[in-house]
Amino acid sequence: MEGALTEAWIDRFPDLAALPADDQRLLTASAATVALPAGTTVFAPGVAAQSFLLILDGTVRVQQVSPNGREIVLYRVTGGETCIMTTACLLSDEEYSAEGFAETEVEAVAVPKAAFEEAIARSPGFRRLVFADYSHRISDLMHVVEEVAFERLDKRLAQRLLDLAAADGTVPVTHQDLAFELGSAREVVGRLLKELERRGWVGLSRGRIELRQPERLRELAERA
Amino acid sequence: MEGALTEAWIDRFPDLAALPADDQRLLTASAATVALPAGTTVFAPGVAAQSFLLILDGTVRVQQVSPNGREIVLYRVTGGETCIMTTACLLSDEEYSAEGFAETEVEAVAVPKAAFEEAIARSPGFRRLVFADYSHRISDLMHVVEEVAFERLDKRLAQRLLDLAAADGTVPVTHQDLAFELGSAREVVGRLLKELERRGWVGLSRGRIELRQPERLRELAERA
DNA sequence: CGTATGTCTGTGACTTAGTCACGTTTCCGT
DNA sequence: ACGGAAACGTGACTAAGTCACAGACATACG
Repeated sequence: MEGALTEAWIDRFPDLAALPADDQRLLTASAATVALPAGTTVFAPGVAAQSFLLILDGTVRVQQVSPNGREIVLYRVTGGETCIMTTACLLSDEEYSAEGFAETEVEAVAVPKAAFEEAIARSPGFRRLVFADYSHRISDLMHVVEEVAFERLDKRLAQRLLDLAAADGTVPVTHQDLAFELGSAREVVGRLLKELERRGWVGLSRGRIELRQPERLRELAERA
Repeated sequence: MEGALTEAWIDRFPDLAALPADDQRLLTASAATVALPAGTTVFAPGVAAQSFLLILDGTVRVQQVSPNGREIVLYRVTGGETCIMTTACLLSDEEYSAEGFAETEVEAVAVPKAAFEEAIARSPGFRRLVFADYSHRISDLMHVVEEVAFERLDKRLAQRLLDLAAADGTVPVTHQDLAFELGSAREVVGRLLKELERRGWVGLSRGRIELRQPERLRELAERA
């Protein structure tokens, strides 16, 4: 039974599935799959991580919380990716001010520190995976800096609405949620949304935004 | 002579100096020290890095440049640190929009990709060094996000003036330089500086700012 | 059914920051 | 000494954030 379970999760990581059987066993032997209910705090400032996390399913939202009650979403970790925040805590004793939050139910594999270290040492493929994720996150963070520092809020808002939209063109969020996404203030987001509604691009109702003219929003999001 | 040179640079990295002699030789055998004159572009978008860089002396400024001509300084790499941007380019083929700029003359050690990979595989100490630097940079970037998104500009300006001040309490920068540091606009920085001058906290002259009451600036920089 | 309670949204007045289009000063080389 | 470039100043305007509220809606509960 164990072999089957092993394959089940490791196959979701192409880089890992391609490893020699020995290296795979190294990881699977000591790994445990865990299920976190939606709403769980995956990591938070001051709480040191115990093991390396590979996300199988669901999404973890990583956000920066400011002392004065404002927030901004830095990036999201989804299936097939690793959570570098916990990795970083594990490898160096860096203190982070970010917090990780399970947006949906999250299935993940937890690899204890020792096995993680050995896998890093022995498996070039595993190293590639970890380093690639680090690099990807750095890229995400630089993108956030660029947006916050240089882009107009209406443009960013339009982009976020498109990103968060469900298949039916509806976005189930409050103005406050959007303000947190963008690191802005509720009132400001409310005013911008109202302007979009005036133009007929979106429809507004309590806790829910309907995208009426996504093409227009896309134009706004993509214009220089 | 080679042994002497080897020790000369490797001793500046406590983590490396503590490695077994074998691991040290692995790095030193293929490494070359390079000297970059002040003003050199160390890396830039679109130019793939060739080797892993350990900075011995001098400082590299890493900045994000926006299409519309604005800039923001992300962090600085100084002696004893590694340049993770080049590392990241080397390890995954991530494309970055940041650029690295030698602020002073920079002395660095360049380790070719193959030797770097082997050192990562064989030396736990070397891994720690690399991962610690990655983590440190992520921490820096998150700090930038926090500041840009949530902090007042006057506070950030005061902090930057203190950071950039020479021993004699003088800061040899233009208003535009400061605007680039902070990701803001020259006129805005100019106005804030003038207000600080009005209060007698700084003295302004062309291309040079004198800190007259650093304690006041510190208060401003540190107040909630 | 009505009312209480908390969440969500709207608004106006104000401050801070960024933009644009200039004008002025200062420095430096020839 | 003078011409040009770089640095700095300014006013008028737009965008964004803050503060202190006031309504509006949803649900739970008697």
